[in-house]
Amino acid sequence: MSPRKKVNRQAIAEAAWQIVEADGSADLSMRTLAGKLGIKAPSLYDHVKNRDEVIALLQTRALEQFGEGFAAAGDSVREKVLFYREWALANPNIYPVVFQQFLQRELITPGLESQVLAQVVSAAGGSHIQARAMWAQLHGLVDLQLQNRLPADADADATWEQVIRTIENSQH
Amino acid sequence: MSPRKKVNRQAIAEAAWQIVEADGSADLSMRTLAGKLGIKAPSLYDHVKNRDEVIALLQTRALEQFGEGFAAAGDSVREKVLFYREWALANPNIYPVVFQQFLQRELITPGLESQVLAQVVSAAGGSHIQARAMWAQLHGLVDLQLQNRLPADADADATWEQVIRTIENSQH
DNA sequence: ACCTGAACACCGTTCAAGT
DNA sequence: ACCTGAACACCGTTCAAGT
Repeated sequence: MSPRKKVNRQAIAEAAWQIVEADGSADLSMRTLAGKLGIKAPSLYDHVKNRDEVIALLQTRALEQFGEGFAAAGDSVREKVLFYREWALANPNIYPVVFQQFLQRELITPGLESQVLAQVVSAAGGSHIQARAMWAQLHGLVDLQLQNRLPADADADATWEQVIRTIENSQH
Repeated sequence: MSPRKKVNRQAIAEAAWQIVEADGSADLSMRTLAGKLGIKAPSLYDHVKNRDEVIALLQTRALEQFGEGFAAAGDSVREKVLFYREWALANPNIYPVVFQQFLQRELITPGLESQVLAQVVSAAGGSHIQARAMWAQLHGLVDLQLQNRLPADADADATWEQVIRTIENSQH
């Protein structure tokens, strides 16, 4: 429970990531986070301004990791879409923290958000409007799936195929 | 602050709706809710099992209101989509409570969810898969907009038009 | 610089007690 | 049946105090 290695912003980000990944962001309290690091909650404030900054650390990490993977995925729309789906479903507790909470824009690495956005635009064929429409569809489907909102008998694969087809068709 | 009319489940739902609408669901505490009704927090538990049940009351109300409006909107895809957009943006604090939180399925009115779903399927032309793809797109775009995730210069109208065109095209 | 215990104003919820 | 005050185990955060 208390490895007590070196407590710094990186260690805090790592511990917070593990807690969220395992139990969801609701279970990320300053006390449990401190406990995982082997210190008491008030000590966290020597490294970090407040809980929002911890969230911002997670958002930065997640945007970086997602951005790298998205860039490394194949060039076709299908491959980009499938990567988006896989990353989101592989990180079901992290996903909402990056893509559904208010982005702490003044706290995350400058340029990181627009860099990821540019990749989405490029994947959508260069049109900003098509990029937003595509992103909305991917984000919406992921969210409905994570929140268990699709009917129990929903064929997820078929719906994703439909989404891919829709996007491909809208590009020419 | 304390009208003290009749405290029952309906009055609780009404007061909770007002609080969420005005300040967001994070500000809906059992204490503020009780205060608005002119009683103390523990008294709420004579009418309601817990906070989750209050959320369920809101989800029921919202599903009913949304469902009625969606049904009453015109028959074309365009009209359905525009209603969805308007309802969501007119109820920015209620929307996430119904469409982004876990649905308390055992607490909301039975059949209500599937009734609304059926309307979406019908609006999408009868195909379940197309309905899910359409819903994902509407939900995703609303969420990105509510969370301020679209670039500052984003032309929202144009993106919605793109979404409408995409859906129309995918139906034949 | 980094950590601590104690404290503050908040939570949801329980419970004994009143009417 | 409906309401209350007091209490419990939680929050985020501050602060004086230690090293």
